[in-house]
Amino acid sequence: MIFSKTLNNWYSINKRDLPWRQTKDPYYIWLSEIILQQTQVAQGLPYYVRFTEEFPSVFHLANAQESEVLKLWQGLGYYSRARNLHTTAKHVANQLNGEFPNNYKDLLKLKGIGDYTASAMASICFNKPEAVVDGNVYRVLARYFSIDTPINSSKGVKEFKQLAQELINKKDPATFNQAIMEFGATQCKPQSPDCTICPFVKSCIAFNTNRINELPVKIKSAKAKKKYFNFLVFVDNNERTILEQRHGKGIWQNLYQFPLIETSKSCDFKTLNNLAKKHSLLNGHTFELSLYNDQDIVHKLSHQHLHTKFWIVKVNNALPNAIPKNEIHTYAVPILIGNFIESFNF
DNA sequence: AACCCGGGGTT
DNA sequence: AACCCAGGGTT
Repeated sequence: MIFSKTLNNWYSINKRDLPWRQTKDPYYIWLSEIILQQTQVAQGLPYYVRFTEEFPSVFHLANAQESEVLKLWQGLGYYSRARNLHTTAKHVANQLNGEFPNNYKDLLKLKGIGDYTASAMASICFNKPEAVVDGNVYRVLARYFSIDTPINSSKGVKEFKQLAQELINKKDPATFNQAIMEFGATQCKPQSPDCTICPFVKSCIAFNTNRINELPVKIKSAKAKKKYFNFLVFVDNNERTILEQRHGKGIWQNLYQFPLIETSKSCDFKTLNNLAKKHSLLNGHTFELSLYNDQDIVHKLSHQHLHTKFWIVKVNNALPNAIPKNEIHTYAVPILIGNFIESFNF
C-alpha cells in the first residue's frame, strides 16, 4: 500500500499530458493501446491523432477498407496490429453492437488483444483490478524487488504478473497501472536512471545493492539474419510502374512493393540482368537495366537485416496492370519502399 | 518454449 | 552493435 501511495504521488506530479489520458472511452483506449504496443509514445502519438480523426468511432473504422487502414498505419511497423485492429473493429461494430466487452476475460478473446491490452482496457475503462505488465513494469518490479528471473521466460511472465497483481491498488487500478508504466518510462529508465531523485531510493533493493544496471534480466534473442533483396522498379513508356501486394506469412503482409527478386547473396549487374530476363513480367519485352543505389541500403528489422538494391528497369512499351506515378502514393508500402519512392523521381 | 513480426531511438 | 519500446500470434 505504501508502494502504491508513493507511486501515485509521483505520478500526479510527473505524468505527461497525452490525448488518450483525456478519455475512458474503450474505443480510444483500445486504439492507443494497440498503437503503443512495442512503440514509444513519441512515435505512436501522431498515428493516434490521425486514426482518431479519420475514424472517430469503431463504426467508422469497421466500415473502412483494410487497404485504408494499412495506408494510415504505414511506417508504424508490426502490421498485423493494423490487420487485427480492423478485424476487431468489424467484430465489435457488427456483432457486439459497437460496445467493447467490459472485462478481462472477454476482451482477451478479441483479435490483437493479449494479456497486457485486456488488462489495460479492463482497468482504465472499467476500473477492474487487472494488473498490467509491460516492459516498463518488468523493469520497475525487477529492480525494486531485485528479481533475477528472466522477464521473457515463462516462469518470469507468471512471477511478475502475480507480483503486479498483488501490488495493484484495487481502489484505483486505472491510476496505478498507468502510474507504474509512466514511472518506468520516464524515471526508472532502461539506461542511466537518475536514482538520486527517485521516490523509492530508500527502498529499492537493486539501487541499494548496486544492481540497477544488471536488472531486469532478459534471455538474449537470436542475431538478425542477412537477406538480399533486389527490387525491380519498372518504368514503362507511359511512365508507369508495377507494384505487387505481398501475401503469405512473412514480413509486410498485405503491403505493396516493387517486384522482388531475393537472392542468397549480394549480386552484381550481370547476375541480376540474367535473373530479370527470366522474370515473367519481362516476357517478350526488351529492357534496359540500371542500378539505382551504388551501395546496398541496409534496412534493419528486429531479426532480419535486409541488404537492398533498387534496380531501374526501363521498358519501351506498355506494361499490363501498370500504375501511373501519381497513384503510387495511395498504396500502403513498407518504409523501405516508401523512402525509395520519395527519393526517386518517377 | 521458441520464433516471427517493424521501425525509430539511445547508448 | 546491442538494447529498448504501453506485445500478440503462431508453431
